[in-house]
Amino acid sequence: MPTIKDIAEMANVSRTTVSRVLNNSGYVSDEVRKRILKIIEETGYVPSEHAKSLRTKKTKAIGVILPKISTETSSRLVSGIDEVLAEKGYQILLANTNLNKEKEIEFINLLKSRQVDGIILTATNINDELINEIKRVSMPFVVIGQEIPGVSNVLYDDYHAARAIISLFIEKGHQKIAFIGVDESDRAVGYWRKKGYLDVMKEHGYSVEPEWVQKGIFDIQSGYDAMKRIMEQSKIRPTATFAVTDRLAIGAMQYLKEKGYAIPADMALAGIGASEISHYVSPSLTTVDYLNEEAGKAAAKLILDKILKNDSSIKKITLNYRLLIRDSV
Amino acid sequence: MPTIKDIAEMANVSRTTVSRVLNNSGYVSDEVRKRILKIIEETGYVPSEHAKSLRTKKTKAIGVILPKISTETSSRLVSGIDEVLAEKGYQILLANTNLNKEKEIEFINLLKSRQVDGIILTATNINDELINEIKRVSMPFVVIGQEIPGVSNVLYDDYHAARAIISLFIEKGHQKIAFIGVDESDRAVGYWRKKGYLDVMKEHGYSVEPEWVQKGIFDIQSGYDAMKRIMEQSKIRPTATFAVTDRLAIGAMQYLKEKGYAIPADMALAGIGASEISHYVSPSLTTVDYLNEEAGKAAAKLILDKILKNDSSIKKITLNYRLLIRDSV
DNA sequence: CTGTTAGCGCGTTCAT
DNA sequence: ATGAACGCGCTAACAG
Repeated sequence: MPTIKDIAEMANVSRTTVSRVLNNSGYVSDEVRKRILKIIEETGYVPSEHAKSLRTKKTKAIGVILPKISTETSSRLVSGIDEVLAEKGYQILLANTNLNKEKEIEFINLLKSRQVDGIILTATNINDELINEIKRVSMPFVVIGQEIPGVSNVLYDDYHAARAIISLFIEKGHQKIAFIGVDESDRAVGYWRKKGYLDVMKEHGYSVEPEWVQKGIFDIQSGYDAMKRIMEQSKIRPTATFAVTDRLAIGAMQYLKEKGYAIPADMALAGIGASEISHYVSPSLTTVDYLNEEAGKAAAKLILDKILKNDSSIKKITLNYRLLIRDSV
Repeated sequence: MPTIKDIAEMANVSRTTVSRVLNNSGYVSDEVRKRILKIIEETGYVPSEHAKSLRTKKTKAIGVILPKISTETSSRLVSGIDEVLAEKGYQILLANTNLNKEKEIEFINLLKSRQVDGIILTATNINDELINEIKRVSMPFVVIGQEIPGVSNVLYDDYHAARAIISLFIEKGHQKIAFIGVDESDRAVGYWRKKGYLDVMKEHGYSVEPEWVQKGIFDIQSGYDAMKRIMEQSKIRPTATFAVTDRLAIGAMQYLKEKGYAIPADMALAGIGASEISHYVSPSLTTVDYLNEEAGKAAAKLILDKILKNDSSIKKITLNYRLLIRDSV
């Protein structure tokens, strides 16, 4: 790999001059410029970003920490982030925690050591250690999906989305509504979506049997298992079920179809996420579209504002959602 | 951000000593080590990877160029790559071409300027410019999905996978088989999968009507459109259709269901990709699982071998596939 | 066991 | 219009 020094020597000029044509700064005669450009072309010389970063303190790279790479949510998010970032010549440095909470902190430091210009974290939980770490890094930081104090957040409206679904069920005449959730350490998905469910039920004066409230993890199988428990254990059988993610809902649907229950006649069903698959199962699944790409774009814009405009304000952006009413209700 | 110099001053030692405790190299008294570590802890100091890279010529980062971020194939691939890379402390620097061929070359240079230790490219086409560019970069390079001469490749067995599907159709008694493909500039998906189809048809002496061979792009809608053309234009109506991707097949399925055709009675259907959705449509779609995660892992291992073991050999790895026979045939 | 020195590749004054 | 000299933060001989 040639360096600026090599190019300078080959062109019989100083490194400074080469640097000038590289950055279009200062004066340099046309003749010399042509000569230098030609040599750069021939050698395939590319200036080292590291050396540059060392001087300029800028890397044009943004660290993106994800809980899981291969999910639709993540890939849409990254796609949105990349779209906005690429426009300004920024790149993504990826970090995948695989749902391991300690890794979130580890990666924040790793990205810091790589001198990224900013970090976007898709959080799955909130804990003090994490909050402290974020405060310590003192660099542009945006959190997606969880409301963490002291930093800019891009949030989904989990509470109201959940309320919207339960309200829809009630509109359709349901009163006995079951719930498949996840652990509440995930405030957004676990806590707020559940609260939306419970609040609406309470406001309407509908009781919630303990067997109706089940918990799974983030996969299809656990949705299946949860629905099985609901159907087998409930003394009063519910007529509708709200699963906090599409995957859980799809799993629940599998169980119901397998056992010969009609959807939505015997059991109405809804999820959240607007996964592609939700569209193509039969019956098609009622769900909420969180517009992940928009979230990614919003986060990227936020971080670019912080970097480019030196905007250090703390913003909370709550995104819109779209209720997609389909055949499962 | 404190530097090694700051830490050294605070600890009343030289930068070298700090560097030693940082890298566990050379001797340093326990007392001094403790003192330094304490200060590092307190200040939240993290050494700059850029400065380090500048010296060591290593970045522990691998550039990954993708044609599109938010597809199942990509995310599985990245997931597999990351799994292997993370184990060795390497990170992914992401570059998304959005199917823009010129960007492939642009990104190769960009990644080069970032001094990544290697590049993994998921190629969608083969052209001389690209081949030349890859040869020029002279750094560990692995291409996934297309057979590019002169570099290590991880390949899917497109030809035989296509053959397997057509053979399956024929086994089930089909003789009039249609085809939905993509442009042949994509050698792997466009050319080889088509060749597999044509060859098997020819070997069995079955004719292929021109209307049976349609072309789409990579989305569901174009699968729908292609199937529409097949059904509306064919003088002799086929009884089975092979679409080169699941998305095309799903689109085709949509059309058939909409028009009231029974699957597989009126028309059998198969795709390639083993997308999650293929499992949950009804009828479930027969498809080929390309084990993208394995491909990602294989590519990552190849590149790590090149980097860590200085292995400069050119390898071609052709992956296995699994035929998933489901209800659509 | 610890410090001094040099240099990685680049951008940036400041001279000329 | 061009170059010399310096320093970004770090590691790696080499001395002691």
